Amino acid sequence: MNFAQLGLAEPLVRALEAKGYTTPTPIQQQSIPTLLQGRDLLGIAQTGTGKTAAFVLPSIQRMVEAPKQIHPTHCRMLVLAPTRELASQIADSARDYGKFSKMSVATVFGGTSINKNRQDMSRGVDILVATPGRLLDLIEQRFVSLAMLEILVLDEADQMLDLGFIHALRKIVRMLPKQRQTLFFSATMPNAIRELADQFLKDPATVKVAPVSTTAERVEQFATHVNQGEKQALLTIHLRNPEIERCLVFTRTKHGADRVVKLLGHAGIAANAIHGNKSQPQRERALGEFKSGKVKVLIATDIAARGIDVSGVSHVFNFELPNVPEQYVHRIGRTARAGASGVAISFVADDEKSYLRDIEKLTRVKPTMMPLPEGFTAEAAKIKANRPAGSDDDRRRDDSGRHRAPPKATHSARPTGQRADGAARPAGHSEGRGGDNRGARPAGAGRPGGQGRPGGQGRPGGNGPRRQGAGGGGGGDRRSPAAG
DNA sequence: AAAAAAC
Repeated sequence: MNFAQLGLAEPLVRALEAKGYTTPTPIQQQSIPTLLQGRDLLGIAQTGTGKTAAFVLPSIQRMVEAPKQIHPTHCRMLVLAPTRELASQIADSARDYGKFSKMSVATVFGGTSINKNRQDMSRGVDILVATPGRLLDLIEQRFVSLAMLEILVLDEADQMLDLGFIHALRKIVRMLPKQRQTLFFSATMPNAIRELADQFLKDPATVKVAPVSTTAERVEQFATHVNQGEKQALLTIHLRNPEIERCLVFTRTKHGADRVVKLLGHAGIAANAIHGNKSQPQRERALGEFKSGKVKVLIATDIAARGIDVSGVSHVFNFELPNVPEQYVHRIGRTARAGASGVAISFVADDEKSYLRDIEKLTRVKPTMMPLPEGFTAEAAKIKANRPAGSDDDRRRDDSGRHRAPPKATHSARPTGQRADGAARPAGHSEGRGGDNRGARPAGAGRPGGQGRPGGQGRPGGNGPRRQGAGGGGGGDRRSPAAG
């Protein structure tokens, strides 16, 4: 099966080949023929499944096949995304895929010059990618009109709802022609999303790939119990692992992300933070340096949990666990992309143990418990000594903190390991899956110590996409009440 | 409860 067989025209196939794509992913196989017919689509899929190409390619083709004069400030296709980074990424892809089809693409979101947006839209474009707030702003100022729109795409619809975009969405949809094609993508399908889809879509085809929990199966997952105050020491040790190509470290709060950056800086480890309180230039710089490899550690809030598509993220650290278990799946889905392997390591403080249980319930994978690595006590003591009691940041910094002994004693504790024995992988990872594990095994993983044996792992087959609700296993979107 | 998003 190739892209031409799905019905895509030569300029699109050529653009795909230029990117090295020859085989459609499952969501592309299922969506492209349907969308080429002009049908509405309800897609249940997360990023990393090839979703963007699945809706951009057929949309471009339909626009090319039915050429229309574009009026100033108008667009033919609108893609709405929940974060600026995602909007930017989608626009880049659209430009790429449309480069031999003469597609014009504009992107608008907050934190950037509104005059530039106005200029970009002055003659109208084929494809507009936007976040809701800035788009509404531009519409109110008459710099954008949606009156001639042909195709609407809502990406990450469940996150849009979570973020309180519902009012803005309704407002935008009210301005659109009734006669249009509507595409709706969501990683999950809670009732609120289904109702919204019922209102926005007409007789949609439904496409479902990679239910939310399957990403978790491709990632080697580990967890360590550690005091909240000693997580920094643990992270510092892990980050000395030379096998880390690029890593994302997730924190629960924006302030927490900044604090980790600062503390790592004291330990001589370069890192950037990305979160919603950073200016747009700061956000772009952080992401740019991460992508280019200049800074290989990116500390992020859940702003980066979804959609951020950076190749070569070998490790994801949950410095703090998310309290919404689905968010964990999105986070660890930043690694093991495009068939690569990946490692996720969660730091679990006492008050986070219940979150871990919820996550295990959702993913049906129990992370392998790792003991604190060798050298941890020394590292924690060193950090504590350099940090006067009562201050948890750089409030005072005496010069005794400036020189630090080289970490000679800790090399044996590096979370590396050459996969000496192949043991201690979280069960449920079937061995036969290409065998392409890079041995990126974290500290202590080789000795699960008898405990931590994954329970409830006996899922037959292990790997194929699991149908929710089909096996009566209590999956689905039902959130079970906290046990105990 | 915190996250992102318009100035």
